[in-house]
Amino acid sequence: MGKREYLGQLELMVLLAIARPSSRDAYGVSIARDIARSSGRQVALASVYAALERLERKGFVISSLGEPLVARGGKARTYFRATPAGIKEARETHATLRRLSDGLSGLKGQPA
Amino acid sequence: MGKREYLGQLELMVLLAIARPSSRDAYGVSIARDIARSSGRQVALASVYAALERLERKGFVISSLGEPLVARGGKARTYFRATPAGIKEARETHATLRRLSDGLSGLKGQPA
DNA sequence: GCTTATTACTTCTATATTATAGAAGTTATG
DNA sequence: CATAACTTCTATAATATAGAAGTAATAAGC
Repeated sequence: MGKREYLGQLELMVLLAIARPSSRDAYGVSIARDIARSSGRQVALASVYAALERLERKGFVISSLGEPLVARGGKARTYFRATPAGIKEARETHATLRRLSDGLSGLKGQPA
Repeated sequence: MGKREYLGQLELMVLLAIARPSSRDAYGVSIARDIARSSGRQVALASVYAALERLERKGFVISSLGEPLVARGGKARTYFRATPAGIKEARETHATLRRLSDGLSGLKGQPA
């Protein structure tokens, strides 16, 4: 079995945010918003763009330029979609985490 | 709400491996084995020890020296347990990922 | 009709944090 | 000495951060 690395935490979140079926027309800012909403924490936009670049280099997402938008001075946005390999990767990581968290929900954590 | 960072990917896996109820007497090597088994990928021992240090610094795990072991020349192992804060953190990260992966399992990924 | 602002992103620079490989260290036996 | 079963160290690479800067068409102000 070849040597593969684990996706970084933010890379995984970005990939999930793109791969989920409820995600349409994902782009940098919308992805960051998605993650902030799901996690309750802020994420630096620069981090999201950096993660997107890495994910694309690895073949897990693919980008395409949209149409010019009046809303942003005729500039087009860059949209992202997950590739089949990306969805596979996300699912595998997810499965790994699920395996590692067996019974976690039954445990008592710190209150509040 | 203070500014909090996301746990690294390996930190999360290490924390989960320690926090899960089926984990008894977790220590560096056993944690690495656990992760390798759950993920199907190798993880560098040095990475696990580094992650453990960080998790302890952050108050998510706590270490204690076991008893001298004949099996390893009278040296004791260092065992780790998750703190309540650690369990809380693991649960939160887990919940975030679950929220981000809504419907992911229904998607088609790359075959094989 | 020209600046200057505004909008909604995207990119850049510099730095900090996390993860890696591979070698070295430890301590009582064999 | 060599071995066993970890643990630590060194050096480097990959990932993530903050905050500033860049971009292109309209909108505002004079």
